[in-house]
Amino acid sequence: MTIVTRFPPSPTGYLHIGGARTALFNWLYARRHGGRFVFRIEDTDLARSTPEAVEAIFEGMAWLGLDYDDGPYFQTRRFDRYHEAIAELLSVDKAYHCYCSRERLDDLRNQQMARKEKPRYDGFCRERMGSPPIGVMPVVRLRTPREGELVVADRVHGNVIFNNEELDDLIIARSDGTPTYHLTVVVDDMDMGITHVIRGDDHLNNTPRQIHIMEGLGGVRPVYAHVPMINGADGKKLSKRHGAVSVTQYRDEGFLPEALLNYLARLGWSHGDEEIFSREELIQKFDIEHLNKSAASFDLDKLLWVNQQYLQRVPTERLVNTAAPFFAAAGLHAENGPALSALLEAQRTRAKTLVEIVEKSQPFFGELVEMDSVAAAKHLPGSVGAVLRALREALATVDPWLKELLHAVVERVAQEQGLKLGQVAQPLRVAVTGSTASPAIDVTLELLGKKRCLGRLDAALESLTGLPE
RNA sequence: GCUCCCUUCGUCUAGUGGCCUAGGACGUCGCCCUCUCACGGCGAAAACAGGGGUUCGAGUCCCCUAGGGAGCGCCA
Repeated sequence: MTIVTRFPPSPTGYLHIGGARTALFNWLYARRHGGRFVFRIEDTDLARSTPEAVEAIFEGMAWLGLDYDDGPYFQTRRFDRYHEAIAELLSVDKAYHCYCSRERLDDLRNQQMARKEKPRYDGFCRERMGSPPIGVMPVVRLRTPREGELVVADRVHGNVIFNNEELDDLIIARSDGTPTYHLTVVVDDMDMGITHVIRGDDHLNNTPRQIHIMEGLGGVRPVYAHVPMINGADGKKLSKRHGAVSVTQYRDEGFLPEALLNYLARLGWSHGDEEIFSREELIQKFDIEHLNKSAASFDLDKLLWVNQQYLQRVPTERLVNTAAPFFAAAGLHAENGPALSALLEAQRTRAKTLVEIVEKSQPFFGELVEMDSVAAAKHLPGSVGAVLRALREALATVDPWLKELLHAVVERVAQEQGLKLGQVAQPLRVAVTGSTASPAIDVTLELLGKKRCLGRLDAALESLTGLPE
């Protein structure tokens, strides 16, 4: 049997981090078993669905590299099929027309709440005989069994038992004839041959009702796996106030897609002690058995760490290609600075995101640097003039401008001045980059280039002039 | 309120009755490396929600309590 999974977002916003994770699990499962991954857009809520949101979801999926084999399907293009299913249910008496007014339904609900009962439809139209009220457009309700129980065999939660009396007769078609969510999902999953439904456990309570629809239609149940939700750091439902929740936001903040994927996979799933998984390893190792049952809190610190791991190990060429747009966006261009590949090689262990790499690379571009006044006060006192002058002089003769030679020069000057390497390197670093932190001094000098180094040294020397030694 | 789900270090998790004086990872702290910042290495503090059972033996099985979450829409 070919395994078929799906990802069915409703396009009411961006691709949410939680949605991305369920998409990932479904994608992984299909890939792992040589199955198919179906992409379906659930846009039946005309009021909230937008083309922009559809676009945003495509964008997020593409960035993450979650490709699909089938689709995208749009539910709004399948209304004929839904109407057919509704008619079928009606014809075999698994569904019926309900003429109850919204007012009656509201009253009913309020009364039940007042009595501390679970609000549900009382079945008023269930056995209605005779002619229907005139001028009322009815909804269609599913005729749910009133007794007995339904057990959902869930692959992560085990057997979950629901008493049918807890379920009421849900609406499957609105009074304007349009199908509702539960109906469309079931019809689609049947038509598209979905064998495994992996989704958030907020749907666990919906599952028995969907199974009833499915059985009314003569469908076979798929395997269900309800995965736990993702919460914010405070344990509450993940929302915007917790920071970025959309996938593209993480892209824009300088995360690598493989890092986000890796992090997301580890949220609710594990493979022993392993933390870092390539896409291929994930496909090879993902299984439903090791999905966790409890909700997880999103931890930005760990994501940052994972991203840093990827920043360190991604091939240089890919790092350059991915980082280039970030440099461009910051107005940093190769003609005013070092080659990106060399720069990135030096910075990749020093930052957790591409954005941070760019920030830290600022001093390598342009002629002048912004001098950190605290750093200058500490490392560029007047007394440092002699060292800087010696450095300036020695550096001027270096050719070719290579880090091996530069290292030798700095060391020699230190020795001549009777200073430790740090006492020379640090003032030099501040003079030339404006700050106390940068890659190794020889690498820093090489990346900066001779012209920039000498120019900045002169500027630093000049600012020292006049100060008492 | 009713129904369903969940509960191991601050966080992500390992654990499927003896291998658990509970392991790994992030974060935190300390040390080492070191020209700075990082990386890396070493080490420390830190958890089985509580209570009852079952069993020779329970983090692991059962029950109760507490806490958290979800569902109960002519939303998806």
